Amino acid sequence: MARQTSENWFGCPFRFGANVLGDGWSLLILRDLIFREARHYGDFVAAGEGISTNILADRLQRLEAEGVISKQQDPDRAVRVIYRLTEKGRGLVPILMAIIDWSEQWDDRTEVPAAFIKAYREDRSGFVASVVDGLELAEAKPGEGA
Amino acid sequence: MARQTSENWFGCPFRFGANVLGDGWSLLILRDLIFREARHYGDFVAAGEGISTNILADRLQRLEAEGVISKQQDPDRAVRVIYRLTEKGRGLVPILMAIIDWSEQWDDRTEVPAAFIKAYREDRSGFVASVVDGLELAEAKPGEGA
DNA sequence: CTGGATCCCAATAGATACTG
DNA sequence: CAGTATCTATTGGGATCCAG
Repeated sequence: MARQTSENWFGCPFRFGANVLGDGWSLLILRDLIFREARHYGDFVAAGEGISTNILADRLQRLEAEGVISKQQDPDRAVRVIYRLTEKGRGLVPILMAIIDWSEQWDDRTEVPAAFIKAYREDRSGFVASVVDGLELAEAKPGEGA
Repeated sequence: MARQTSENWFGCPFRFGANVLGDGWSLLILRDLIFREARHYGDFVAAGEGISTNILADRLQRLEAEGVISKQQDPDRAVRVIYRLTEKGRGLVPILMAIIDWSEQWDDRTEVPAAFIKAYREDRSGFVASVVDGLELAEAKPGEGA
C-alpha cells in the first residue's frame, strides 16, 4: 500500500496505526520481538517464516524510522546489533494481544497453540509483565518518530 | 508478504491474524465498514484514500474468502451489492479499537481527531453498541472461512 | 561470524482505462 | 455499480558479496 505522507494525510488516526501495522512482515517481526524475545538480526531470519534478508533489513529500517524499535550495539560483542522495542513500540502490545485473542477464537487449523502463546494464556498479566520488564526500553516519547 | 497456506503453516495463531490484518488496504476497508458504515463498493472508492478499483475488488474478495465480510444483493436495488461484517469480522472490532487507542497516543500530526473517532471516544461502549447493532450480521461460526 | 547491501529475475501490487 | 483488462512499478526470493 502507498505509504502515508503529508500529501495523502487525511487526519485519520486509525490510518496512522494502519500504516505501521498494515504489513505482514512487520507484524511478524513485532511478534518475535515481543513474544519470543528476538534481539538480533539472525533471530528474525531463524524464526522460520522465510523472510528474505533484503526484506528484513527494509522492515527493521522502517520500524526504526517509525520509532517503534531502536538499534544499538551489543555491549558484549561489538559486531552484534540489538533491536529493542521503544516505549512507542511497547504500546503496540495490547494490539498484538487482541490479534492473538481473535486468532485463537477463529483459527481452526491450529489445534495446539504455539508454546509462547500458551504461556501467555496461562498467565496473561504475568506473562506480559515478564516480557515487558525483561526489556530495557529505549527512549521515545509521544511526538517522536516519522 | 507470502500468503498463508498449508505449506507455510507453522501453527502460530498470531500469524493467522496477521494474515488478515497485515495489509493496509484491508484495514482501511474494515475501518470504513465498522466506523463509517460503508456498505457499497462505491462507498469505499469514495472514502478518499485513493484505492484502485482492482485492489478494492481483490481485497473485498479476500476478506470474503477469509470469512470476515459477506456479500449480498441490495433488496432495494438489484444492481447494488451490500457488504457486511460477519460475526467473525465483528470480532475484529477490539483490534481496531486498540489500533485507534495507540494511534491517538502517538500520532502527532492529527490535532483534530476524525469525526467518527471523536464519536467513539465520547461514548466508547455506546458507540460500539450502536455501530454493531446497526448491522444485521451475516452468518459465520467458528470453523468457517479460509 | 554478524548485519547488512546488491543483483538478478519472478511474482505481486497497483494505476488507469474500459466493460457487462 | 461493480467490477475486468492491460500495463507498469514495486516487492520479494535466493544467492552472493562485503565491511566491521
